[in-house]
Amino acid sequence: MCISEKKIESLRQIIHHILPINDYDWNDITPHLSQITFKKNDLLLSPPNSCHFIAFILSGSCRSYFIDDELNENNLLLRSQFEFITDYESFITQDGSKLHIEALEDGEAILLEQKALNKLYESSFYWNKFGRIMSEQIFINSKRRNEELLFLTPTERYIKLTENNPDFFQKYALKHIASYLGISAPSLSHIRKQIFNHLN
Amino acid sequence: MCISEKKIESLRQIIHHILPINDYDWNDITPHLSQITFKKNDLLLSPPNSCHFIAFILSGSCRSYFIDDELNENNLLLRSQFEFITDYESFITQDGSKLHIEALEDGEAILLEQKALNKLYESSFYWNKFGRIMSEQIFINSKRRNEELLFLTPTERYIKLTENNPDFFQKYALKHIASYLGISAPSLSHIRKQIFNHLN
DNA sequence: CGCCAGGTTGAAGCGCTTCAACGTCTGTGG
DNA sequence: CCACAGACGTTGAAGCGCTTCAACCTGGCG
Repeated sequence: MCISEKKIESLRQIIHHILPINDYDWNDITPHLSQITFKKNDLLLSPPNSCHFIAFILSGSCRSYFIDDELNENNLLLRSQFEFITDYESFITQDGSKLHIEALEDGEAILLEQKALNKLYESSFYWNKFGRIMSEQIFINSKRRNEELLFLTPTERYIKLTENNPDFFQKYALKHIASYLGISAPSLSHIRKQIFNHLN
Repeated sequence: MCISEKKIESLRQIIHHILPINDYDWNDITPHLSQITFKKNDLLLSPPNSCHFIAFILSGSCRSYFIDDELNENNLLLRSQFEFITDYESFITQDGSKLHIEALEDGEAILLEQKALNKLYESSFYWNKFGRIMSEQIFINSKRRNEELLFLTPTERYIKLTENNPDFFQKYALKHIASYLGISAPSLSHIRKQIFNHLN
C-alpha cells in the first residue's frame, strides 16, 4: 500500500533518532514498509501466531497482553502515537507468540516486516547496527520494568507512573493501567483513594 | 594478564555458540580480554561507578543487587560458571550504575572491556552483529523475567524455579533465591513448608 | 567452645484481592 | 427526546497471602 510522504517521514525521523540514516540505507527498507488501518478492538497479533512485524503507530493506541490460566488479561505494554509495538521476543525467534496485540482506539500504523529486516541483517552494516541499538534500548526498557516490579510495591509503582508518565492517564483507561501495573482494577481505585485522602 | 588457553577456549565456545566466529574476528577481541580472580564478598561493581565490563565467570558465582530506601538488598541476577554477569544497562549507556555486583564465592572471570567492544561496533561487521544477537538474547531473558513477575504469584514463581532451574538450589543460598524471587526469606520458608505439607 | 550466618517457625499485621453492589457516563434504538 | 443497556470506575466488606518481628535451631568456623 502506498504511504503518504508525511507519515513515512515521521518514521524516518524516529529511526534517524535511533541511528542517523542516509538515503541509501533508507531506500533499503522502504520497499518493505506497509501501512495498515485498524479499528478499536482489532487484534494485530493473536497466539499462537508468530509476530512478523514491528508496528510504528501513526495514530490511535494499542496494548499487548497475556491471558493466564484464570482467563485474566494481563497487560504487558501500552503504546500510542509515534511509538512502536510488537512482540519482540516472537519477532526475534519466530516462535509462536503468547501475546495478543489489540487496538484500543481506531488508528493507523506502518509495519516493518521481520523477513525484510532479517535479510538486511545478513548484509547491511547500517541495519545490523540499527538492530543492535534498537535491541539495546528495548532491553533497557524491559530491565527498568523488571526493577520496578521487583523493588517497588504496587502503590509505589502507581506513584512513579503518575510522576514519570502522567500522559498515561490521558491515553489509557484505568483498568488497563491497573493491569499494566500488575494489580486489579478495584485495587487501583483503593490506592488512588488512599493517596487522595492522605493529601487532605 | 595472561589467560590460560583452556580457559579462554571455553569463552570462545560460548561466543561461537551465540554467533559462529573465525580466527580473524576472534583476534580482534583477544587483546581486550583480561582475567581476574575474586574472593567471596568482593565487589566487582558498586554505584555510582559505570559498568565497563562484561564478566564471563570461569568459576565461582556472583549476584547483582539493588539497595532500596530501607537498605534492603534486592537481587536482580544470580550467575555462576560459564555464564555472563554485568550491569548491561550501564554497560550500554555508560551512565552510573545503581547495582552492586558481588562475588558469592571465590572464583575467576574473564572481562571484556566496554571501550574495546564499542570500538569494534564502529567498524567490525562480526562484532556488531554479535552485539545485536547478544542484546536480543539478553532482552528475551529480561522479558521472561518481566512476565513471571507480572503474571505469577510468589508461590508460582518458586514452583516454576524448582522446575526450570533446580540447579539454583544447589548453587545459591535460599536467602538469595528469595530475594531473586522478590520475596522475603521467611516467606520463602513458609512457601516451602506449605508446599511440603500439601505433598503429605 | 562459642560465635555467627543461614534457615525455620509462629504470631500479628497489613496490603492487595475478590466479590458484589452501586453510580456515572455514553451511545443506541424506540 | 427519552429510555435503556453496557462499559467503566468506585466503594465497602471479607479473605488471604506475604511481610515483619522475634525467637529458636543448626552447622560451620575461628
